[in-house]
Amino acid sequence: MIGPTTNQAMGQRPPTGPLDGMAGPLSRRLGVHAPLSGDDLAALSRLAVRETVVVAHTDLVRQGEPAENAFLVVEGIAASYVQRASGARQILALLLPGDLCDPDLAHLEHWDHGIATLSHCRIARVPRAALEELIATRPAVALALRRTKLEAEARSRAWLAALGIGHATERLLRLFREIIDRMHALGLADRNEGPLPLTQVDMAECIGTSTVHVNRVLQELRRSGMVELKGSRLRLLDRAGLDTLAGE
Amino acid sequence: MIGPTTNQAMGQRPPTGPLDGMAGPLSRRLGVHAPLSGDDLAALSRLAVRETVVVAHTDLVRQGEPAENAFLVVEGIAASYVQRASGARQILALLLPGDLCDPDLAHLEHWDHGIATLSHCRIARVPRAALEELIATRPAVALALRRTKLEAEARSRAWLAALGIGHATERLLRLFREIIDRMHALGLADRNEGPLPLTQVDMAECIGTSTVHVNRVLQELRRSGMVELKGSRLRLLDRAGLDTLAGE
DNA sequence: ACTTTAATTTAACATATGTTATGTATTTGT
DNA sequence: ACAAATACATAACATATGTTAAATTAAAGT
Repeated sequence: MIGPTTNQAMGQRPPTGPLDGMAGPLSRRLGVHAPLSGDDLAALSRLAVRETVVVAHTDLVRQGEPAENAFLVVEGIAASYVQRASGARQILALLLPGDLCDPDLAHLEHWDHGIATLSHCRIARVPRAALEELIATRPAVALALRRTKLEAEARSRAWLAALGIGHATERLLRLFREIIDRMHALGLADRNEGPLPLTQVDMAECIGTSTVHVNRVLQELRRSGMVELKGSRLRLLDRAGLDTLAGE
Repeated sequence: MIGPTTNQAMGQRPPTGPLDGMAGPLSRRLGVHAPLSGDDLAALSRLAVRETVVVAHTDLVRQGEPAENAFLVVEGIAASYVQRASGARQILALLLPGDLCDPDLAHLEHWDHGIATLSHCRIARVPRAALEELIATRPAVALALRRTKLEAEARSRAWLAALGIGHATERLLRLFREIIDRMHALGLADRNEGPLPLTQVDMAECIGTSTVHVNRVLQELRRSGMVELKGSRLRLLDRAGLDTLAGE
């Protein structure tokens, strides 16, 4: 590893030009759910502004703050989370490239959850007004956004069920599978191998256990030849076995 | 307890006339979130059809079935849930009187979760077409529905976080508090006392533990004078202590 | 009223996971 | 290249929760 930046976590993309990639992940993602016209795409490309680089484990919005604008993950992995006064955190959902942190929140006076980067990220802002205008004037975009949201809700249900039903091993495997699968769908990972720029603390906060236990489970998964994880690169070595262990 | 029917679980309502209460809970609920005109209310009252009485623990929709119409809980408590092949269940959310099981599901080909009654219920059907027409033609109703959904999503986040972070005692207390508070908001319970027509199996599936453990925790809560629970009637005896134990 | 079924309670024991602590590897910054 | 900070690994022990099973109580159906 040689480069001066730490982007290896997120993989292959070289330093980018001024506008490259800003609207890319968003329109690529939305385009999956509804056919978008050239005008739609152009409007989307103007939506995200003020792209910045944010280091890992930085809050974008803290719980309790007023809701102002939405965030778009251009590169890296971010997450929404809930935090208790005790300091304990639970991650609610992962935000991957092209994901918009919940845009429907306009009606809440204050955020009941926070948004933070997990890895190094490139983050763009999406002004609420612009987003709502786009929804009002471009039906195809509105439809794509709705379907994207339905997908996120389905993931959220599965996430909640796994927390309630499964053991830590199952939950960790589900987490790995979700990240690889979603990254693969974005063209950012192979089918069974990809970047995993999370710390074990992050994983623990995803699956609702302690760091120590994440490590324990991970060692066992390595020993049994289920996964390989070195330097934020993950390989799933036995997909069939994984799907069995992780439940349907 | 004398009456021939077992409706005491849900409390005070005597046998009802033909249309009484059908639209009641729905419009009462929606009216909290946006001002509704007389026309709005009239349209809402025509929305729910085919009201039926359903005994406890009956599936309304099973996972994997095609999505046809939405359900409105008129009386009683229902729930959405996920079920594994192993038989293990996790309840995702409670549906109380006036709650509509997620109406946005029209776009999913198949339900990724089921809906079942927990207590005896009165359930009405809501045809998707009618619902969508109402949303398209009545902005106030559409707004109220959106806000109601935002509220449900916030509850879902809190539910997920509790599963990941809290111990069983905390989760059970949160469950009790949620039911009493929501019932109270509907005028169906006092501030600290109300119906709790769930079995301990239901509670276990809500908070993600075993039945035996629910019973253990419940006994301890009774011994410490935190709650009283007899014959599906719940009293919270120490609200301040509860709020401490349950976390913010 | 009676029978059957479902729900609750409790015990004894097995196990998954939490906690605290300490040492080692990796990164990161300079 | 070095120092400082993070992240990872592992151990020993405490505890919350799962499991199985059996006895008791309450509810539902006829």
